Amino acid sequence: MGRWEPDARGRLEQAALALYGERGYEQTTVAEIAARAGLTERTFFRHFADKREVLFAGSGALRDLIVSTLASSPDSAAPIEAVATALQAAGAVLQERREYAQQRQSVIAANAELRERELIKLASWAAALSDTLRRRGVTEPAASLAAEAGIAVFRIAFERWINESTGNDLPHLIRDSLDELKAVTAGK
Amino acid sequence: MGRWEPDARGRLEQAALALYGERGYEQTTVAEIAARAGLTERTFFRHFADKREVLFAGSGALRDLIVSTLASSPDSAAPIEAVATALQAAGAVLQERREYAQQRQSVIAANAELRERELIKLASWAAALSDTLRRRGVTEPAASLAAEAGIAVFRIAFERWINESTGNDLPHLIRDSLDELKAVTAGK
DNA sequence: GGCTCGATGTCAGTTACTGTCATCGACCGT
DNA sequence: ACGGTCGATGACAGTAACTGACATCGAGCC
Repeated sequence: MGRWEPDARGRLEQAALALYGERGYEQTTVAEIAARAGLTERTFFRHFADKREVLFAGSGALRDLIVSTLASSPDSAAPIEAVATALQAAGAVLQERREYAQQRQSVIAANAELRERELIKLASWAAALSDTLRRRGVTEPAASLAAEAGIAVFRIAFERWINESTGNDLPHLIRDSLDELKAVTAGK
Repeated sequence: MGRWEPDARGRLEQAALALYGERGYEQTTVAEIAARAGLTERTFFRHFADKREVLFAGSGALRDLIVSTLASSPDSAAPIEAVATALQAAGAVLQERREYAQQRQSVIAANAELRERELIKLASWAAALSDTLRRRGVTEPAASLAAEAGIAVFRIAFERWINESTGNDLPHLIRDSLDELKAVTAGK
């Protein structure tokens, strides 16, 4: 693999996921990732801000999808419903790559620093959702609460989706979790 | 300040908060913190796992308070109500140190790494709440959802408490946020 | 065929963090 | 009072993440 092979960024992502899975995140050096991708350490840091970010490259695109889905939802929909629908759109994308998602999640779950990064990515989704709701006329604190509650629903649905062997549909699990949240907050 | 002055840990915490506030988190080195506390860099890392953790020493005690409050709540209380009450107990403690909380929060808000650490601390609160609920007979996913929803409520109430100059009572703001969440999830 | 420009390589430097061993000083028993 | 023990600290070397500065390559363009 020479200096000018295509898709350097993609090669780095693949190499990182493979090495993190084989020997663990902490036991992998950035130099090793770069070497497997046929590049140097310095080039790794030109593509990714730090050693963790290489696992979260797709997060921005999913956030954009969520925001545009929410932005195009009917005005008549209640905020929490619109948020859930937007998150289901992201869920549908993940559904198409379940094996990859599981491999990636097992790496993340094994390391606290990676879990931190995942949390801040989800927090940025919540902030984007809240912004979009506010642009649609939802006032605070309802906008933030709907966004945060939606992310909580997504988080729990995602966890079930990853751990269950039954292969339930992630969008369906999101729907079910929202219904559960409604039951929990309604007082039983 | 000699080698055996008392409360080395507390001195490190004070020095770190002061320096992070004066010149920013990234512009402060651990060696500088240790020097201000009359200690060495190596000793800093014996008291705190990393450069961020020095700001989160109190998190564990608050988590314990939340858990014990939840564990001693009446069985008749609905899970989300018991969770909110437990978080109000933490809120009452913070209320007593509003100025310190504001200073600390302004440092955290200014740096992404510190925000990550804060998110994982809140996630550990959620996990502890969920565990405690399950021990009291609440089944999944209701336990996780009540815990995560409670943390979302706390997060938003805390943010308002920090930013509002009116000095509203944090426990009250938590109560109000919970009511708002109920309204949001009930469909308006 | 030379030029330009973005992507990569090279190299030196800083700093967070760790392992190891030496040292200090409070406490304890005699 | 004296020596021994032990936890807390210091000293020092080392690894690896991350950055800045400058050189180099190769694709496209005129």
